[in-house]
Amino acid sequence: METKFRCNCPFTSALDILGDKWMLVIVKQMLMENKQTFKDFTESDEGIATNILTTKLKQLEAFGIITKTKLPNNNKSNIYLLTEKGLAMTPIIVELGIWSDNHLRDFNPTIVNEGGIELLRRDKAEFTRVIEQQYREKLATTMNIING
Amino acid sequence: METKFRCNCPFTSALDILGDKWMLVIVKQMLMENKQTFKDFTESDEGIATNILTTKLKQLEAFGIITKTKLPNNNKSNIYLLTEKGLAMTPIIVELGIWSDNHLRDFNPTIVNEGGIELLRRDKAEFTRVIEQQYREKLATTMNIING
DNA sequence: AATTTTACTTGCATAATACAAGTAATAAAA
DNA sequence: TTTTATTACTTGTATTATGCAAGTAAAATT
Repeated sequence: METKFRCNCPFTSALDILGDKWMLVIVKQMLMENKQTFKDFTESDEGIATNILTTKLKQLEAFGIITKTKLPNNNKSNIYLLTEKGLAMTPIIVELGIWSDNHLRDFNPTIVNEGGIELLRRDKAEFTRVIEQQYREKLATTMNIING
Repeated sequence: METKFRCNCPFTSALDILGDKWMLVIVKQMLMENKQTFKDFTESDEGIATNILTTKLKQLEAFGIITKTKLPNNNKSNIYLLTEKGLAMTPIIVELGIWSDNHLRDFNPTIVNEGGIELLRRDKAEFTRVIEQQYREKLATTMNIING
């Protein structure tokens, strides 16, 4: 899989990978909504098409952002997990949420006022820490199941 | 201009506007490379197509992220400037750069090691402050010219 | 053994992006 | 004043990304 970068700028290079409709959304779903399986993703509020999900999961794996594995005694469902590289996107997603909270309610009045928004507003660093810690805890649980 | 949001999630809503190939790149070009005119943008390293640039500038203006004005005694060139809402994207772009610096060099070995990268690595908050201050100073200069 | 579930694949349609040439208004030069 | 150059697009067409809906194969469940 060959990615063409537009130039040598680090900011643009991130967007050459992440600047599409679904890459960061999928990472957010894994990080904050604990989606782990193909079925989980297809049942998200955002409603991604299955052919697109297939493609994006492959790309995320190819970039080392997620891993794909299976539970013992279950050869059907794939389990998708964030790598350290994927977890390192937490600050990007957090900043997108802050910007949206402050600047997008005019355009999308349905944006919620719950789900940790108060902590996000009060202490962005703590919000980031909590999100990552919660994900790591669930990751550890899943890894224990995978490894027996 | 009608934007369809996928759901009520703040993180996803930001990406409903910014999650494409060019929106954040254009903001980055204004913020960090002082691009202000249509011509400036077409001459950037990223090489955007002029029909796309037209469309994206209109969208950014419609969302209140940039403004479009002209210099006195110059009815030809448009001057595009970031609004507060646009400047508020600085942390998003900064986080993209940090992620890229730490995690994308494998995939894009051409990513530079200059242009403030040392400060970005050492002190992200200071880097953000400096970038915003530099933009505000140039903005003030341009506004003085516009207003006589 | 039959049925259900999960993870895709496929064919086709729509939307976003890109290329290259052209146009109109404005500024600059002759 | 006329001609030329510059700037900001527009247009026609092609390619790529995304989406819809139906279908398929493997694995699990009944």
